[in-house]
Amino acid sequence: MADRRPDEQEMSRPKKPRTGDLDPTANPYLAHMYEESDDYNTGYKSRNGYSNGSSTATSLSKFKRHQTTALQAHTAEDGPNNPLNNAPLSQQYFNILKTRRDLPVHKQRQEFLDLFQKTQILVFVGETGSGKTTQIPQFVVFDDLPHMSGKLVACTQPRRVAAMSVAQRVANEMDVKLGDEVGYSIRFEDVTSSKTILKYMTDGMLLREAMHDHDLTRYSCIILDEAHERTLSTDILMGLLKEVAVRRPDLKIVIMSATLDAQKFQRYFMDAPLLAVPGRTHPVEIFYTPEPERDYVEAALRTVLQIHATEPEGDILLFLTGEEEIEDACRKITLEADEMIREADAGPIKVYPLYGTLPPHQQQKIFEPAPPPARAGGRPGRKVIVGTNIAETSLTIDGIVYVVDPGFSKQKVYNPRIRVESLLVSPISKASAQQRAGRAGRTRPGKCFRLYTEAAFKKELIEQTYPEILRSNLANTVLELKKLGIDDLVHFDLMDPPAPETLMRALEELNYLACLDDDGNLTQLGKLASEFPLDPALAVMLISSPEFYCSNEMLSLTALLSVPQVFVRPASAKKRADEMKALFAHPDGDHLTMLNVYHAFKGPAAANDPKRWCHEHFLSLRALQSADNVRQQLKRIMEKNELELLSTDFNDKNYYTNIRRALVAGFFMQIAKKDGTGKTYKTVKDDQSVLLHPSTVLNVDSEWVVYNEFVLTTKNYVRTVTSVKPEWLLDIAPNYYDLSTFAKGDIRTALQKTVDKVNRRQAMKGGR
DNA sequence: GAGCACTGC
Repeated sequence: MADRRPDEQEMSRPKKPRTGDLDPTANPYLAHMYEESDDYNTGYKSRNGYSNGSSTATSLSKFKRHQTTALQAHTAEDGPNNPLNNAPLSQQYFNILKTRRDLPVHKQRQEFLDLFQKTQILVFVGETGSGKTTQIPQFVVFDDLPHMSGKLVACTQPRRVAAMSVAQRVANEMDVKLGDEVGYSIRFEDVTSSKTILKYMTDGMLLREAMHDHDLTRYSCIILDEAHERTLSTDILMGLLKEVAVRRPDLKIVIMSATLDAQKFQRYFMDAPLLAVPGRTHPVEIFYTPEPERDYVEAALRTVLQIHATEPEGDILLFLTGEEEIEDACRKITLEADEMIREADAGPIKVYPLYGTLPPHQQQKIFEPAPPPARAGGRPGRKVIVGTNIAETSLTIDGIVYVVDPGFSKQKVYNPRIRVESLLVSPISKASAQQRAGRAGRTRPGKCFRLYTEAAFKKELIEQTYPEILRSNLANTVLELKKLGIDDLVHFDLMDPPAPETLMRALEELNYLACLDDDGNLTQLGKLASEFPLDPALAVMLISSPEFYCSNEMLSLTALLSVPQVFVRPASAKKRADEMKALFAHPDGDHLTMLNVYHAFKGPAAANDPKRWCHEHFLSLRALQSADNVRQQLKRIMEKNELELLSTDFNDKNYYTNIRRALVAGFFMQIAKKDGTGKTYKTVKDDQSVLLHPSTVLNVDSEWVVYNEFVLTTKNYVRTVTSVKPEWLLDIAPNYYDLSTFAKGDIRTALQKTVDKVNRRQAMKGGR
């Protein structure tokens, strides 16, 4: 294993491009690092090469950093030349400028600047339609003048698409080419250059950068957008920024959020000042049911049909919890509406499902216009969208006038006692309910029908959905925090500290994986594992795989395990799909089967027409391509860290055995043993009764299995399983399989027998 | 014999 690590001190502020690790073209995270000024505290020097080719000073060069006014900015924006690069401004620019100046935030530009200049940290609240995501970063650029000190302004988004589309929009607004002064950076794609001074990025991406540059020295200002969503990355970044702010008094921070919870952000950031800007939405009238509903799906269908029968023109958005529920509801609504059209002359209706696993072209259908009246002069048609929470944040659909909100969604919950994450249908929060209602008022006044009582809304719904950090296994998070240089986790100031038991579980898991030593310090392996965008068990499995002569195969497998399911099984063709899957089946388990799929996908049979090949074999092209992408990224990280890429000869009898052993190196904590003669298994140490998921290719003769995930539904299932041997467990993970730590029982007895067997075998060898 | 809300590196 490689033990040469890049010197972090050096990495944070290199002066010149160098070969190897520091070559910015080789490492997308370091794209801007080669043109840093020497000292961020005093650095007002112009960036080398920035103004090359244009001898004329831009209008911004007369600006004094943190002393500008809205009027100055206004004048500069009026042209005639681009204040960023002195190029003549286009007609399109002036057209957009007009609409920009109509946005609510523009009225408060001076107010924003006053606060921004006065304080280090500012909380900014802007409701939907205020223009905060596009305008505030521009306000900042014009006052912070990052190019004068060779730095950047970053604006983080929770989602990739948002980072991309907002960057494109702002590049248009500033009349520059995307990737020049304005760019974006997301996983697999860095559209920035040495010219870039405003960078939109995913919050996860900034977190990655922070691991190599703890003080975020490349940035003069960091804007955290959509902070109210409280993603894991946002929460960690906030904790980190709170500490960085002390070490770097020159760093400006803006926390942007929707109205709710603004005071909580203020309090957390040492009573930072708050600026609130109203949004631009239409009023939405709220209706509650007088009595609680017993069956929310039935009530939802009734409400949708009622709206269609009695309410004026306008599209309907219904929130349900999952794929099956949604498809079922779509069928029923279509059926009932057809009857209404025949019997009551109702207008035509078109129903669209909407959920994350739907292929993109199907998702796009929701933007088709409502159907026209069935005949001239007939009643107008209506579009009904039945969707998951994806319609609450990720996708906005204009033209929705009616929202039906049953008050439930599937949410991730984590149970640290049995160490299982699962999805549970749970009541939504007040904030969620408000967000859902708001979807009815984007284009004109709307109505929201809540299928619960007003009393229930007031008394039973919690204010905010619990932040993700309280609902997740934190093994990965703890590893990230350690890599960020945070040694004392208990005193790390998170906005909502997780339960001590959850933290303990994470530390314990990382200790067993040898990523943390007994004092909780990052080990060499832990440092290496944190380089990979993977969960710790997967990372450790991959890093260990050269020892098992199968790192090429484990690269593929790791990638496959970190993308959505590759097997497709449509309800209409279950049998065919199963037959196709059987073509790839390996008797020793699902991991090996997936690997067979990948090899076939990369082989000659699929090369000509992968799309067709996938379709014929009931495989998801999207998932396989995505695995390919991930594999490339992981491979680069392996090479960078000098981890060998090895394969056992395919004809060697140990080809698959080596892979199965390598699986154990990461997943030795996810082993189950057959319990008696039936179909049930027991997980090792936790002693949970589980069944093999019916999708497995493995038959129930396997005594010991390694599993990839624990699925908690009506029954306990382990999914993606491969058979292993108990001697491997003792051999590969001796610490975890220290028998004295096991409770008395079948598993301990079986392991003890294995120990005895191994000892006998060794004694015989020794005796000879 | 079949439960993949949604993100992200």
